[in-house]
Amino acid sequence: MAKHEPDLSLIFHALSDPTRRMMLARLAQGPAPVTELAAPTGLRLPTVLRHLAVLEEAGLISTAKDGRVRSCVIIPEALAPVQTWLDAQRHIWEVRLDRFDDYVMTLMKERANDDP
Amino acid sequence: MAKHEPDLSLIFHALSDPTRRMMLARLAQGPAPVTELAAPTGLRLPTVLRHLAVLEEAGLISTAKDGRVRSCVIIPEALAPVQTWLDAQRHIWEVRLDRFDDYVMTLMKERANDDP
DNA sequence: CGTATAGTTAGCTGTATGGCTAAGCATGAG
DNA sequence: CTCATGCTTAGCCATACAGCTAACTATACG
Repeated sequence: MAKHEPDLSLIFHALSDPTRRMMLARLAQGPAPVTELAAPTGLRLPTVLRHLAVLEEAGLISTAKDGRVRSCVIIPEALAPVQTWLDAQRHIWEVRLDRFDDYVMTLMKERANDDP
Repeated sequence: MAKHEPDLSLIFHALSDPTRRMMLARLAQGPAPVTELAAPTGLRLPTVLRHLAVLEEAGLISTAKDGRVRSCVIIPEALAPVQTWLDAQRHIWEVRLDRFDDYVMTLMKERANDDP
């Protein structure tokens, strides 16, 4: 029940594995049972289940059991924190670029004063 | 010289550590020597150096030694693959939403036909 | 009921990760 | 030259990770 709060470390770690990204890509097209997710990976079921657990702990997917089949669904909002972090990084970087512009401007002004 | 090709796994892994994200955030504001990056972390230098190595292998930063000081710089373009991946994910998801819309429409039409 | 199907759990293995200390090397200041 | 500074290398340790097999549970189906 506990809706894991978005933890960037968990999310990034979950995304750092090709197998998990593959699964996510598959799930982005619609829900799927565990076996279907396992098939293209060539991995054994227990391994796949652990990958799914990582994705679920990161809040990227949600799973529910219906009969003997566990169906997995992607949670698209879970990627929002990543986008937010990216935007923030970019923002800081742009500010830095602005500062650099200012710095260049200052240099030019000084040079203009030094050498009128 | 070898410009590491952007490997999502390496990048995501590099970003999955809070310490490394902290360093990146600091570097986003401008270049810094190793010791300055180490200070706020409370970690020992060798540890910090390994974090830097991870960031550098992921292509997120570049370092160069000037005298006895190694200066670290962020490489903002390195985050582009992440943004691209995010966009792609979102795109697939939106297509899926569209399909879902279609599905609902189909349902409604069928229902309309079943129960005129 | 009996059996095939779909997960699940337990537990093993080798490698990677993140932290440390200790000792080494190179450079700038005096 | 000498020494402090700033990084570097080597190597140790504990934990986490990704993979596996083997054995178990639980639900459908005939």
